[in-house]
Amino acid sequence: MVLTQRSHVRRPTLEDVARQSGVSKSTVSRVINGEARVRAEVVDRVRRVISELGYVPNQGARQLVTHRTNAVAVVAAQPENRLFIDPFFDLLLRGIRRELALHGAQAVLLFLEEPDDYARVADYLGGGHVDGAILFSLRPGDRHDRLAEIIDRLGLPAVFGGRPLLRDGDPVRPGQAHVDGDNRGGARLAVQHLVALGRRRIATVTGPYDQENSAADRLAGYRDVLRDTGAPHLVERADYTRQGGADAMAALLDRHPGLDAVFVASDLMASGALQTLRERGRRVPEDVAVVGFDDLTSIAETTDPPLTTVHQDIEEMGRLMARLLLAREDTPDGSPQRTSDGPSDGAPDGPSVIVPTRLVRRASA
Amino acid sequence: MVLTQRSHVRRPTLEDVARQSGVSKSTVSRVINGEARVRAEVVDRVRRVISELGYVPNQGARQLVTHRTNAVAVVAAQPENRLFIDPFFDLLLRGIRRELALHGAQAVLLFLEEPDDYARVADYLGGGHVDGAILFSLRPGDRHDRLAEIIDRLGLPAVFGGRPLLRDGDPVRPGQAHVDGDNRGGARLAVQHLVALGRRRIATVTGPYDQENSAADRLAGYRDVLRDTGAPHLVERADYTRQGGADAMAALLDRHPGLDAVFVASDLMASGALQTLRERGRRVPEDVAVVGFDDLTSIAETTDPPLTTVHQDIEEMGRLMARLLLAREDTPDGSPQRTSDGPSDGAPDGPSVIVPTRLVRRASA
DNA sequence: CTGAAAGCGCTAACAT
DNA sequence: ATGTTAGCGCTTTCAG
Repeated sequence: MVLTQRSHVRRPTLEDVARQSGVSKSTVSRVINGEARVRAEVVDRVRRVISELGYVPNQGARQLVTHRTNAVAVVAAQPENRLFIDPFFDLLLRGIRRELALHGAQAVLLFLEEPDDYARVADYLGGGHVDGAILFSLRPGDRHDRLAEIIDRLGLPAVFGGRPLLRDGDPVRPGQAHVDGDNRGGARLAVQHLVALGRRRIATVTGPYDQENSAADRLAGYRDVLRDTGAPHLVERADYTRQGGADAMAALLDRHPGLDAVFVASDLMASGALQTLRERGRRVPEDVAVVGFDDLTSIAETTDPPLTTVHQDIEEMGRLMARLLLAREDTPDGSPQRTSDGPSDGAPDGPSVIVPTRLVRRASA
Repeated sequence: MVLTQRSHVRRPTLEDVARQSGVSKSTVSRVINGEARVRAEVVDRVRRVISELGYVPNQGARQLVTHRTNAVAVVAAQPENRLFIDPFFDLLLRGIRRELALHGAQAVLLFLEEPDDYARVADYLGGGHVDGAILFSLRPGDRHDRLAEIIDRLGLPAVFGGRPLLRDGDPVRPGQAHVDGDNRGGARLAVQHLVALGRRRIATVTGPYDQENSAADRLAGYRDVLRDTGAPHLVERADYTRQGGADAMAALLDRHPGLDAVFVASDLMASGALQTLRERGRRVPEDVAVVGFDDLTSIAETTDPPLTTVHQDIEEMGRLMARLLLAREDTPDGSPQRTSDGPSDGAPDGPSVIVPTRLVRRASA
């Protein structure tokens, strides 16, 4: 049996290229980094040698001196299976990737799933692999992990997705950038529409508002509008799943048989609610008008009837997060850099962007 | 207005830790890397200083000397929106991540979407950011990109997902590792089950078998079984979508009203086929028995009737890919390291694993 | 068990 | 326009 040859394939270095093309390392470095002050003829020669040798710059060496990597981490806490199957996340990520690509930066995606992952990801972020990080779905406790410590102490530029949900005892970190959809404003849009339709008994199915910011904000938007009308508040809490939406709708119908409209805080839950309504013999929108939230077309366009819902430009949210991060990289001390003010939320201080929403009318309301 | 202070937050270095703890850099390095030959007392002191200072090793510097990063890239070509919403990919990735985590390696996910992405990802892979790569969904043309060149020339350990689909003129690269599900064997299982049920006119709805290996292999499995029975081959090609499955089923019914069973090459298509069957008044399984492929429980358990289908252990496939890669990293010259032989496919040479399948009986056949 | 010194591959002054 | 030099932060002989 032949012994495995363990010789590492020696990769060509700057020095190899320099020797081969008869110039100095500096010159090669210059052509690689596109500096002007090199003769065209030399540029050609060096380029040729580079491709002959299959030379690729060692980013570790480069980072060591420039302190840059041109890579940005996108970190997502992945609660069970959910995140990946989520079209929302798909779009968000696409926006982030595209915007980063525009600036020549590579997005690298990391997942947080098991407890051990936190330390490893923290070391990764702290190890200089990336110039900054965009973080999602971090539950309150998450931020107190090594992760938050690393980001804070190392001054790693970071942007958070979603409004930070603070609880008692949480340190307020005012410089923290974040971007979020206008959940509260969007909910208002939805409920105002229902009011304008002449509906008087408007219920709502919410997400888990003690865990999710988005759920709390959407509920707040519902209350904003109804507070003024003096209408009763008919709220049922669910869990952002289809089945949860169906069950909540059933509970609502039992408690308030006379309701004539419902704002359901996500399209997925709304599709469940629609099913319950159908089973109970309620016509939509004649008997009960329904408005969803998210505008996931794969759902909203295929329900029966098609769903009127609140749209957010998710890809744009992603782009914004990337832009915010890029801006932060230039001011790593986290000095104030307010980009825009949220139209509605009482958000914590710090550079932040709230992305507006709009209502998409289909047939359900 | 206060001027933005652009001072980079100076990160503590090995040297800082050494000075603070009154030992040499070597010693600090030793405690970090868990070497035995350091006094316990010193270890403690150094550890304390490390956490006080919030020191995190610079991986760039480390990589420069060790040639290791403890990171593995997972590269996925993302054709339009599809991949991300795919539960299959979700599971696969989970397997990869978990196996890598077991070995202390960080999985970093990169996407290939637009043409420009290839060069950037190639530079990333070639730049020493990772110890190896696991690549998916690369269509034939993809492999001839910079990407394949980088991997080949730099001898970057790599494992491919799915059997490489070679076309005329493609260079054969025998050393290439790959792992795939046993598509052909699984299809055989499905069709044999139908035969055992006493069905005589067994049709099939296939995936795009001129583009997808999996589709071609599943069709081959169907033919394998039917060749022996002398039964007619009733095949209709579709595109792995639900609607495609529904349409193909309709076409099949038009052409062969007497068919009494159908093997549909994916659960998603099968759910479409089931709908067509229902609309046409065919009872399942009494009139037409249906078998799917994939065993995506979110689909197979919720169809009416629940779907009998071919199961693959997707997470295990992911783990296998990771293990194969880890094995390759020790033999970067790509020397033969056959781990297992495919039970059925005429796969190209190289270390490869074909993951077995099994039939899951529910109600549709 | 610990320290000194060399060097990984690159960029950034500083010369020329 | 190009070359020389000095590190960046780490691991790794080699001494002691």
